[in-house]
Parts: sequence; C-alpha cells; structure tokens
Amino acid sequence: MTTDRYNPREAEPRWQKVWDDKDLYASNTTPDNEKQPYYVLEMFPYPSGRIHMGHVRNYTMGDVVARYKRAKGFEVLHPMGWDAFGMPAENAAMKNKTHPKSWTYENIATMRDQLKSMGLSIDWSREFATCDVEYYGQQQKMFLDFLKHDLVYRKNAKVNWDPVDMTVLANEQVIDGKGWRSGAEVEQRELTQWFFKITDFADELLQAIDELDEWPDKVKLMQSNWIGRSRGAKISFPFVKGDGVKEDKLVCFSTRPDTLYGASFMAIAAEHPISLELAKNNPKLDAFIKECRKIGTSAADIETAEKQGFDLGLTVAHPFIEGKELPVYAANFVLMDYGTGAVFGCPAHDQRDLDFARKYALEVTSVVATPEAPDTPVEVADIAYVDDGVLVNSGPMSGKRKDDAINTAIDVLAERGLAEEEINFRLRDWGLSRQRYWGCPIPVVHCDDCGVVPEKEENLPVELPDDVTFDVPGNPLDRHPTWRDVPCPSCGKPAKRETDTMDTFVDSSWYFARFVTPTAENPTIPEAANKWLPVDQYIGGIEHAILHLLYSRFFARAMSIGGHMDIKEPFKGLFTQGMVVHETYGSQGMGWFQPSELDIREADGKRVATRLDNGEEVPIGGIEKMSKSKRNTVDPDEIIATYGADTARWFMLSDSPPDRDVEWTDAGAEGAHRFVQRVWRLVATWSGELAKIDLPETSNTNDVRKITHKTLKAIGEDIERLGFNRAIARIYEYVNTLSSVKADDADAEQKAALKEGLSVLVQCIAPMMPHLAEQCWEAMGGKGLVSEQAWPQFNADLAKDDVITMPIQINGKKRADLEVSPDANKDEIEAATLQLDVVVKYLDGKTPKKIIVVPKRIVNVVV
RNA sequence: GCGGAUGUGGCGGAAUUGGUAGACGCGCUGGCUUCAGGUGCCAGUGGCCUUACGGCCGUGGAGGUUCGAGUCCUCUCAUCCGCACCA
Repeated sequence: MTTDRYNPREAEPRWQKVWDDKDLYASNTTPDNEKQPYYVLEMFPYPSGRIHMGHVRNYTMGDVVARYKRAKGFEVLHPMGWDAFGMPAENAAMKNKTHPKSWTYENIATMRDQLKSMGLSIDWSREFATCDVEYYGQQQKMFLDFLKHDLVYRKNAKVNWDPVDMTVLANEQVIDGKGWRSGAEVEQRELTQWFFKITDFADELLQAIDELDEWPDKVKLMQSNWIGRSRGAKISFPFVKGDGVKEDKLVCFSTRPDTLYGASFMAIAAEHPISLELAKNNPKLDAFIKECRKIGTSAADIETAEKQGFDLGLTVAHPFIEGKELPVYAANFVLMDYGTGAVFGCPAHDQRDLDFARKYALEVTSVVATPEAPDTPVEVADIAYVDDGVLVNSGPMSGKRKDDAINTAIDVLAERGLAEEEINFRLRDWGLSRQRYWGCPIPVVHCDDCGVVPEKEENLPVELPDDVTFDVPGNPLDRHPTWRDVPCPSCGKPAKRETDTMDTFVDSSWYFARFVTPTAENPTIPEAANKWLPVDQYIGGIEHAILHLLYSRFFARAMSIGGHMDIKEPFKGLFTQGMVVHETYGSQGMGWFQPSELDIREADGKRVATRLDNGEEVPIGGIEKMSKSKRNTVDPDEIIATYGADTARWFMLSDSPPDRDVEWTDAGAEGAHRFVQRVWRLVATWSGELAKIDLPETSNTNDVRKITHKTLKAIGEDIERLGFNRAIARIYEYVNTLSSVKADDADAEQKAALKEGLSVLVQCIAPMMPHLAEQCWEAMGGKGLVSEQAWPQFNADLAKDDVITMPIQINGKKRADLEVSPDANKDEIEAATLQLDVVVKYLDGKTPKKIIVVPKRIVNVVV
C-alpha cells in the first residue's frame, strides 16, 4: 500500500483556521465557569523584528503545557503580548530615519504572523503591547497610586554621561569607558531620579523565597544572594588625626567584627562625604576621586578594576587596642551605596583587603586559627583566610568560633557605645527614571511654586507625543516645543512635565496581571486577578532569574498595597529554559557567515564549510548563542516553510533537557521531520484496516496494550514535570513498538490493541505537534478535533510490570540478571539469587559476607 | 571581582535522585528494497583484549566516603549565564 507524504504546508494553515473558526483557545473567564483555572505564561517577547529559534523553543514549551492542561480539563489562560518599549526602537529611529512607534508596531505585526504560523494555542483576543497607550496609561495610574502609598521617592543617583552627545548612556552603550557613538570618555553625573522602595520589602522578599517550592533552586539561591541579607555591626572609630574633618568619628559596617584585632587600615568610598570634603582643599585627592568616577557605574567594572587607594592623612583609634591608630584611605573598591560607605580593612581575612594591603605595604595580622591547631594563627601570604576558625590574640574574642566571637565583639563594643548590631541588605532601591523617549512617561509635573506634583488622575494617560525627531542625540521630550508645558495640577500656574520615562522593567512587572482583564478600566479587576493569579507556570530564560522576577515580586506586593489584587507572589511555578545555540562560521578576520551562505559537508571525516558564492573555505567556529552579530541564526520562517511548524516544535523539544542549551543542527531538524512522516505513515497504513475493529475488551492484555498504558502513564508524568525530551524519547520507543506489529501476522486482539495504541499515540503527540495530530485524528476517523479531546486515562493494572529484571552484583560488579515478580520480598529475592549458577560459582561453597537486597533495584553479594 | 550553573560515546543527551552507565535521537558501517532521492526496512555501533565464552577499563582531572558513586564530600581545570540603564 502506498501512502502520500504528509504535507505540512497544506495541512498546518488549514488546521490553524479550523481552530480559529471554533475559537478553541479563548479562555472563558466568567465567574460561573466551574472548571479549574490554569494560567500558563511564557515571558513575552521584545518586538525586535523577527522571531528567533529561542522564541520557538520558549513558546512551544508553554504551548505543550497549555494543550496538555486543557486536555486534562482545566480552563487554561494562555495569552501573548509585547514588551514593546525600549532602546532598540530609538536606535532604529536614529539609524533608519523611522519612528520608534511605527518601527515597533511593524515588528509586532511581522512577529505576530510568525508566531501564528507556529500553531500556538494562544488566546489572541487578549493581546496588547506595553507601548499601547491603554496599557501604559494604566501603569501611570499605578505609579500615582504607589506615590500615594509612599512606595516611590526621588533622590540623586549617578548616570553615565556622554559629554559630546550630551546624553545619558546605558551601561551597554559604554564601551571601554567611552560612548558608543561619540567615542568620548564617559563621565558620571548626578541626576535627581525616581526610585521604587523595593528595599522596604527586602526581608519579606527574602523570606518568601522559601515558599516558592515550584521554582528552580538555583534561581532562589541567586535571588537570596542578590538581596544579600547580612548581619553585622556598625562600628565607630574615633578620629585621632582628624584635620579638616567635621565628624569626630568614622562609622563603618562590618560583617566580621570578630576580626577587629587584625584590622590595619580604614577605607572609605571615594564618594564618601569625608573624602569629598577633604578634596575641596586637596587637588590630588580631587583628581583621585575623578579618576574613580571614570571606572563606570557597573558593578563588574568597579570590582574588576585594580584596587587603588589614596592616603587621606587621617587616623582613627582602634577600639580594642590601646594606642593603636589605623590610617584612613579613600579606596575605589568601597561602595558608597552599601553599608556606611566605609570599612575597616582586615587583610588576613578578606581578599580585597589583602590585595589592597599588599599594594600599599600595610600590616597583615592573622587572628584566626584552624580548629586543628587552635593556638597558632594561620599564615597568610597571597590568599586571605576567610573560613570559620578559632580567634586568637583577640582579647575578649580569643578562643571563640566565628559566630560566637561576632556576638562578643558586638556586645563588648556596644557597652562602650562604639557599636550596634545591624542587618544590612545588598539590595538597592530600584531606580526607574530613564532619560529617553520610548517609554512610559512618568506622570508628574514640576511647578516652581508647588514643587513635584502628581498629575491628576483624570488627566491620564500622559500620552507620548508622536511629533518627535531623532536627528540629534538626547531625549526628544526635552526639546519638544509644547509637550512639556502644562498647568500645575495643584495651583494651575504654568508648569513643566517630567520628561523622564520609566524603566522598561516596570512594564514587564505587571503585564501578567493585565492579561486577566486586558481591557478593564483600571489596571486590574481585583476579583478576577485573585482568581487567576498567581501564574501557575511561567516559562522564560535564566537571564531574567534576578531582576525581572524580583521586580515582579515587588510589584505584586506594591499592587496589593494599592488594592489592585491580593496576590503577593506572581509566579507559582517557574521554569527557566536554555538557549538555542548554533555553530559559527568565519571570522579570524574574514567576518561571520550565515549557514545559508555556505555549503557545509563532510570530507575525509572532517566537516568543511565553503562559501557558495566563491568557493572559499571558511573556518567552522564554536557553538554559541544564536545572535545577529555572529550571524549564526536560523530563521524560523524558513524552517517552517521547509518542514512545517510541527517539525520545528518537535526538534526544539526533543534533543536537550528543556533547561539546558539546545544546539540547532540541520541533521536534527531532518531527523524530526522524518519522524513526522513516520507517524503519518504508521497511521495512514492502518487507518483503513482498523476502521472496522472494535476497541479492546478489558480482558485484552497483550503486550501492545500493556505498553500503551505504561507509556501513557510515563508521558503524563514527564509532561507534568516539563521533561519534554524524556516524553519524546518514550514516544519514539512507543512508535517503534507499534511499528513492529505487522498486518500479516497480527491477530484480532493485536489489531484492537493497535487501534487503541494509535489513538493514544496521536493524543500524546498532540500537545507537541498539534497539526499532524489533527491530520492523523481525522484519518483515523476520530470524533471532533483531537485538540478538543480529554487526555486519555491509563489503566494502572495494565501499566504495571508482571516481572522485573534485577541486576545481580558480586562485589559491586554486575554478573547476572534475575527475573522476579515486582512484589517479591527481600528473602525471596535473596533465596533466588543464591540459586543462580553464576553466584554459586563465585561463592565456591563459601558463605557470602553480606548480601544487600534492594527490592525492585539491585542485589549485591559481597564475597 | 562577586553570585549562579554546566562538564557522560564521533555528536545531542538518558540514568526512577546512591543501585545494570550510554535509553532515545543524530551520525557512521554493512545488507536489503526502490521509479529517483537527502526515501523505506533489517543488523551493528564506548574503548581495549579474546576464534568464542568472557574479561578489563570507562561519566573533565586528582583524592575521599560507601557493599555500591555519573550522582555525595574535598581540591582542581574548562566553559557558559547574571551583576542593578540590554531586554
């Protein structure tokens, strides 16, 4: 019998239209719907132009969950939107003389079509972009709300300033300390900016991490470390030599007050008030401070910069050691934002302090001993000793372990009024001001008389003006002829609008809540939000492990305070998927090449790439994240046009565990496509013959039927835990089993089991390859659409093994197999083991020293 | 620099979380089929030794714990991600 090949190009749009016409994926969120709600969400895309394979992978995973849960009887909410504000739109506007708005919406239109061609089960009626005025207007309402509840404030903060372009630069736009366009040396400038008080929630955000039991441990750990709660002491060091300083003491924060006897210097931030004050009369110090400002604002830059200090000529008294004075330095590695902006340096027990001490020839005094040799301090050369130990030569702390010694140090100093215990957080408040056009305007007005005044709610939304130009650098809102001019909402006199817009992280901190009621007149409808939130399963990249997820957690709390909902944790289940990577071709001076520009083939066991245009050989480079700059991207459109969406979806799920990187290879895509055809062939071959057969009786317990139920059980478990690659491996095995049934020698029972098996197969692949599944379902004469079917139930008796094979080890090495009933107890297994020829041979008449029997697992005979 | 991860055949990876290492797929080898194919089917495929039976070695590297380690511990090497104005 010949069967045609399955043609996805014809079938996929057809089934998409069928789903569309039936409005199959719209969520019914009316209150009288008794189905259990399930909210699955993938991180929404930035509309950069076209979708990439990373999107295909991300949205396929979410779609599998959505389709599976729908089949399991849940009312599934699976929406899509666009994280549409941001810098690239302005860059495009500058480069291509277009407008950020038209650039963004055109990209959205393209990408929407691309996503639709993937056959995702999304409720498109809920779609919005964060740059829709209907969305950011609601965001402005919330901002005013937060302002009212004292969750927002203004303070000075540093920005990267390009003195040539006269504009603020993002960290990304600073390359080796220079502006990316002008090439000018970047300066730091202080601006008054808006901040969310996320630090008010530091403790709560930290403690609540414990309850996020459906989050990956690594993300929870990263968030904990980011919040960085540390217990320590604020310690005062009275000045001995304090010329030119108003204060009589220097206050520092330390988490290791136990090591005070090892202190040999003090270091304060270059921006510390004392340092700034002294710089007024000290040009060298002033120059040093300016030099420190050049390092940049990013943490990585500051901490990798070579340690530099400036001796301020001051000294302070050591609080424990009578007569000892410590010199005070301004240093580039001390952060003004953390603690008090001052530390005491204990070089023996802190690596940064040690590096600094070696550079400036300061004392290194070890005051910690290992528990093994508790009397002699460890010797410190180039590596500081930071582990727990026993304090020595440390007055009241001597002989105590770290934690105990810390308490003692605080207690003793506190009695003398020199210290108090303090809890410090690494977390800083969230600066949300951006000096840019393409973002949500901050709805406040600056009035000469009234100061900073919130815009009236009835005047919202504060809409971005369309008539702006990007021919010169800087924020177009600042130079707009009229937009800024508004009456003061308080006194009515002429005033000026705030021209800063919001960080795009604000937009993405609550979009999941808006999807529940995307057209509501307020940001949310609390009853609906409370019913649908938190998101049951959130899926996205690990790169968002800290900022986006932490900001959203803060936002949920702030929104609760504002009465927008009563949910504090926005994401119940979190899954972080890996990247799509691909081989790179070229460079070493010749530039990068796209796979489509090359002929890549195997020659003499080596893969060789040559240019299609001139035959020149191009080196094959490393496997890296797909990126435009390396030109190692694969366009999903082309893949879908060649193989169909199901092949792309299947491949993205099949090869690697979903949380790891997956390498795109043509061979892999072809393999996935062969499987698509194989399933179709299997179904098409049998569909005629099986049409007449009744479904199996319960008494039918042949092997095919047992494997069907075993597979069904396993696949359900795999999908529940998002083990898509494992589910797929099982489906491959299952297809191998079903394919082994041959028409010529199959009896009636086998055919009946096969009929059931094929139906189960099609339902199992439906979440991953929905179009093929519909086509197969139709061919098999299934009722309705497979997308509408309930998930098949497995029969627990059939899914159970009658007999299991246990490995028998002798001295830890496998020597035999033993077939036993899965219910066999230890004694039965041991008895059967001792009967085995191999065991008898190895024992050679002796009694074994030990027999370890782990039922259902293993037997180990120790001779 | 700090924080987080990863490392298993020629390749992607599996291993019920301390219990048969290499499931499944790709690739490769041999055979068959075919109207063409980058099609389909069958068999084989970690390394070394062995005619065979079988044996030894093997999860980045070095140690350790255990009846038993890819999995736990210590050290070490390599690669990747995040670091607060990229999204």
